[in-house]
Amino acid sequence: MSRSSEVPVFRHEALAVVFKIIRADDAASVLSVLAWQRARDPFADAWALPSGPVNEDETLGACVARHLATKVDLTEIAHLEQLETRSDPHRDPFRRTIATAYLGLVPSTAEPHLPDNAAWIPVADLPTMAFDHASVVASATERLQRKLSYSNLGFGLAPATFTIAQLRDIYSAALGHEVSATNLQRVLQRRGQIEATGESAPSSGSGGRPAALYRFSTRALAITDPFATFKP
Amino acid sequence: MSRSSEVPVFRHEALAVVFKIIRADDAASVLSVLAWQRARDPFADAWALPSGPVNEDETLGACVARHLATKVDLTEIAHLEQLETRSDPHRDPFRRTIATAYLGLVPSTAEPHLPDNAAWIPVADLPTMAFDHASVVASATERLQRKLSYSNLGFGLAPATFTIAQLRDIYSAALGHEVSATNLQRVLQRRGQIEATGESAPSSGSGGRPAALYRFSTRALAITDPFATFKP
DNA sequence: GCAAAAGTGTTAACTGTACACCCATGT
DNA sequence: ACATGGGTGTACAGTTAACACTTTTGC
Repeated sequence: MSRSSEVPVFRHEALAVVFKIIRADDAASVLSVLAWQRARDPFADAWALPSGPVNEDETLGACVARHLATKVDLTEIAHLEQLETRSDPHRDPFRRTIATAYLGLVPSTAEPHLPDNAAWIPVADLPTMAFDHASVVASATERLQRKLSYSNLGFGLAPATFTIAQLRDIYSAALGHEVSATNLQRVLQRRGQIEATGESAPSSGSGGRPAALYRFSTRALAITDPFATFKP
Repeated sequence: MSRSSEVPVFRHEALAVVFKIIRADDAASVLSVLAWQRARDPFADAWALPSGPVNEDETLGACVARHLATKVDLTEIAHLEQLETRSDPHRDPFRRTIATAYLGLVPSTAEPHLPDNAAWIPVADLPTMAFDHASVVASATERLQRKLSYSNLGFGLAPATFTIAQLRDIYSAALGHEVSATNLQRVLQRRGQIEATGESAPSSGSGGRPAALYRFSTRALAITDPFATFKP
């Protein structure tokens, strides 16, 4: 067995792709990702995902949560899951670093106080990003969009209670295309993902029937459509 | 910025869950995983997945391929994809090691020469396994089963050409339940995954209509059933 | 009453499962 | 001819998309 001194060791960091649906000025909602602008090389002025080194006695998952809490004051994370690990020897031009990316979701109602150099950036038009972060965001987006289709992952982006119209805007922003409120309600209700609270949303002011409020039955990941073809 | 000496570094290894469908004596096929029996502590005598440290200038994916090729003489890998990264500080009782697991598939016809202490072990009844390897195998199995349902991943387990009955046995072993040959053929053909070669399999000797030979149209991963609910 | 927004009913297309039936070969 | 295994036709059930229609509110 090799002596420990012979075995190479690596810097290892955790990387967070945190999504949140942001309401733009024109009342359209947009899928956005948390990023901060780098001050120095490498990739000075480029935008980067929140990240940080793993401690000696800490899980990668704990590491992500810790860095998000301390560096961008983000504690209202509804869901966090591991995405993938990037290991290209030259992804960091200064020093080799292996990075494990996580996917995090923040409800659209949360308004964490961000430091000055951090912001929510629309995924649709990302600025120049540091390292391989642009492709990590792409991976995360794909994962989110798939998982919205076969699981109850919407709970991570939605407020505690919501109208179907609000939920439609959230799904529409996350998926990047129009979603029918009618069918959204029917599908999610049949799958048992959402249930009516019995209350109604306050009047919108401009007339129209008041909307019923719904909630997600479970605010933890559940695969509601296992999609097992060739079932027994 | 912290000086490099302040940043903790870690041993990092790649871990392979390599699956192959093995034909048991009673003509039943069984999903099996490649493992080897440890000689020394920790976990002496327990079975372990193939693994090994990452080199200084090597990708994790390359590392898996290299270890499989050199240590168990396995080069006929039809598919290899990253699974997940395990980072529990105490998963290795001797020294902290972060491990990134990969899922590999070997066609049922391949017969690589394994070293004496390595073997194909039926996933259905695993022996005592070292480290967290049992749960990694469980993860990999789940991933395989799901992915067989919505992608053409079967190509990784199937020979270059095969009859529908052979393919049914493969799917049946991998999924762990009976699969109807009739419906398997129809579904895979409708999705464009498989196509007839035009040739027939040699007679089985016991009579019966000779089976047509099929092949996978593409031997690279393709999502054939994207399963996007809420489509545009 | 009328406009606006929410929610329901109905239909059509598609997909997968089950099962009966026909086809090609060896003995 | 007949047994044996391979392949096809057809019917049924479940799911989703599309769209017309009804309900409930503010003005």
